[in-house]
Amino acid sequence: MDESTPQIRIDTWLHALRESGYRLTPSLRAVVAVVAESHHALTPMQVLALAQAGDAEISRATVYRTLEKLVELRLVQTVHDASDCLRYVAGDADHQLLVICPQCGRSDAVQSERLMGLVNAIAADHGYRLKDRLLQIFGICPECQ
Amino acid sequence: MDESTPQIRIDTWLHALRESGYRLTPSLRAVVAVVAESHHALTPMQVLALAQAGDAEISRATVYRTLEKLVELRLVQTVHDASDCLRYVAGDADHQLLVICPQCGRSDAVQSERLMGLVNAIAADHGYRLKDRLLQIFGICPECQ
DNA sequence: GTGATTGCAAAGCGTTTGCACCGTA
DNA sequence: TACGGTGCAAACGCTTTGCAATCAC
Repeated sequence: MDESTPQIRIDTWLHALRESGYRLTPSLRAVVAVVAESHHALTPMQVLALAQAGDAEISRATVYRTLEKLVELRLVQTVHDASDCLRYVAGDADHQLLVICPQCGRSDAVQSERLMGLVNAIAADHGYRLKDRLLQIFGICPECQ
Repeated sequence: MDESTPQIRIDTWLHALRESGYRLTPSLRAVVAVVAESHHALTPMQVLALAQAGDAEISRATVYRTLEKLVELRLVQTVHDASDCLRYVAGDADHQLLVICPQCGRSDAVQSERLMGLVNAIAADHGYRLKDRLLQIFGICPECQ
């Protein structure tokens, strides 16, 4: 997350969106303002509520479609609740980095003291009391290459 | 992921489940067999299909309920597709570790060359061609403590 | 025997889609 | 003016739930 002021970030995002050929509509601006200014991970429904609270007239569908654009441009990233699950695989998330092949679904769980130590240190540095980890990387496995 | 044989892992899991007071029903055994033997991240529906293919008579609801138990006992962990999203937050997932407070939703994006280097090295060691990263840790933030 | 577990089917809920209208460029 | 974007509402699909029947212990 960069350290620019909210307004500068908003302008940067709008500029990037226009550069990519998107039209700067009021709905889009509203979503950008909400997400760019927030220091919180927001659900689409929360974005909708905040945008509407800020006077904007906007629909659910547009929120989803706009968030998609922001992700596409890498201005925004998605956060995954540890409790939310799409797939299940043997292993204990608290002590492993999971390497997953998005093509075939194969997964390898990797134990790495160094990695865990590093992650713990980062959390401590920022004053967070660590609860859960979600360390997963996605790559094409040897067989699918 | 431990290196034991499938059968031993199945027995270990069943033992742990019984220890926790769960009854070892045919449906539960079927789910355990499928997930413990697989080296793939499976969706609940895939688990269902595989269990049914293996002769078991089992319903969707039971698959969900059984997977919950396995996660609770930390025998299984959930995998999150990079494309699936619950919340959105400013930042670029490819270069950051996200620290999130599950209580208030606050998030801090951390850049760490060492962490990224370590992750890249691990992927390479295992023969994976890295595509996406999902490095997120959850901890109570200073203000919520 | 008895209380946990299951199957079924309905309900739930966030997300996606189709389409006519609107507004940016 | 043209066509990308929007709102609405219906459709969708995975997940959850209620309840009676079942079965592990």
